[in-house]
Amino acid sequence: MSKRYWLMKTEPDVFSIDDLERNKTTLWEGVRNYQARNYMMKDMQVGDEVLFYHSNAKPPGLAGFATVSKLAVADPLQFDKKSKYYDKKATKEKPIWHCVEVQFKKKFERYISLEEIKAQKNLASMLVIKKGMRLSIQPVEEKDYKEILSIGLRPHAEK
DNA sequence: GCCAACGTTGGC
DNA sequence: GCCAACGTTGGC
Repeated sequence: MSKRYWLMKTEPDVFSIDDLERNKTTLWEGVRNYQARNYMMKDMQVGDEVLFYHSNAKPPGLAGFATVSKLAVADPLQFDKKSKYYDKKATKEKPIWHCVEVQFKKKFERYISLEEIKAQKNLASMLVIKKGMRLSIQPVEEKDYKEILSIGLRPHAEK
């Protein structure tokens, strides 16, 4: 299967691009939405590339990029009674929630705010700018991914 | 903190 | 299987 591109949202107060840079990899735990889960379970392949989105941030936007480093496994938090992501319907034999492992690639030279994405005509098809789009994991078109990277990796001086 | 836009739950 | 009530997301 050819490589796919994704956007994954996280609240930087909880887990930011700097946390990912420090940890190198992370299990993308805590997704409790079936559509987002299905993307991780069924569609994500090792090597797929991921835009790292800071939601509930000031301002919200894209902070860097990463890659899928492991296929989906059962999300351990669904078995953890103390976790807010605990799910009493899940069992080890029949886990409900799955998550991939994501590996840090690079923090953008230039943070790309949501406002800036909205202003770019050639990024108009990106799902993240659509009104009411709450899905925390979204597919991204290759052309949009490449465009975002070229903006994000451009040195400040070239502005 | 507000609230629109969704997703989920549960009564019927 | 409908749909009202409720919960959550996330920009503003």
